[in-house]
Amino acid sequence: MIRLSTKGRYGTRLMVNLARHHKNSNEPTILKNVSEEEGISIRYLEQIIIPLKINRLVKSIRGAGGGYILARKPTDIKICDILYALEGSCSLVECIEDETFCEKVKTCGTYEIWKGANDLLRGYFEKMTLQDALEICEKKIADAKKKTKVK
Amino acid sequence: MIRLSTKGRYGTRLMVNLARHHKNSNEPTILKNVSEEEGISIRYLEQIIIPLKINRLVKSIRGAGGGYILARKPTDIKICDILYALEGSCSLVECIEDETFCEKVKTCGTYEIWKGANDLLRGYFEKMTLQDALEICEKKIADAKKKTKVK
DNA sequence: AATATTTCAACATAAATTTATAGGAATTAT
DNA sequence: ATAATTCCTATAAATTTATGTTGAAATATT
Repeated sequence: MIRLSTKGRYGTRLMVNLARHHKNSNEPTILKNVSEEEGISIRYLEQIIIPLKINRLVKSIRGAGGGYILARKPTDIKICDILYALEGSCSLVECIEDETFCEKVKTCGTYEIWKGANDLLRGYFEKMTLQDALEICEKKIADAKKKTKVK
Repeated sequence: MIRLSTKGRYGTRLMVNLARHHKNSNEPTILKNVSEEEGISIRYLEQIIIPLKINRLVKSIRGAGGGYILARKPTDIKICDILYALEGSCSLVECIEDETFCEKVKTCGTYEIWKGANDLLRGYFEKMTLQDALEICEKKIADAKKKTKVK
């Protein structure tokens, strides 16, 4: 499948969640809350957030009253950064980032197909920031609320 | 990872390979040859070609002198058809084709991100046919030959 | 027509990777 | 001290990737 792994999906949701909390308060967000809101187990979130921390997209604060905060402003975090941190790549197929991955690259009848698709995707994820995602998300929720009010 | 599975990758290579043989002769292509040319085990190719047959992208001819042929002209086979046959979908994330996959779709902060990426990809794979892939491939090999001649 | 050969077909299983859960240690605030 | 929280390691479950074994069908050869 052309598929985004759960790491990539959950990790991005985690980041959007942090961004939303961040907007409302400066206190660190605890994974317990993210877990409840997103329906993803704490244990799994703990694993997923490690590469985000290593790649300095979030900062952790240990101990009671601790949690996680974004390391930079949402405008300065690209979705591509998140995916790269989580996957070690932002590519559709490995041969594009790692020429040694497949010896047939030079004659492969499909390399250019994937390359084209990959460039499309990369452009898309390079342009989109966490702030953009946040705005799309807030708008969506606002619209949903409006709808229920009308009822 | 945003990743195309081996099924999708190998299956597409298989189809391009059939298309190339098809051009040079009308005889069925045997998986043994595809296996050697593409460096993919026959056993695995056998598994991969099943959904391609079920979805009527290839036809099988049993017995001595048998093999596989394309069921339609390369101009009439879209890359999207191939991926769809192999993956049961052409989507980046499952929630886009199956709304029941995740109950959070309505409030998910990342759904629109994936939807946008998915539409890009789908458009790309819808437009590209096996014939296009074949031409890219032939050109590439011709260029490679020219290069070695100059040497 | 009988036989051998070639090829696909089907089922089983092994290996690797991804996805997810569990338990407890380390750190900090109260 | 105690409670809250991240951090670390282990491991279980599910899925994807890949190989092996045997059988069935069609064809070529005798």
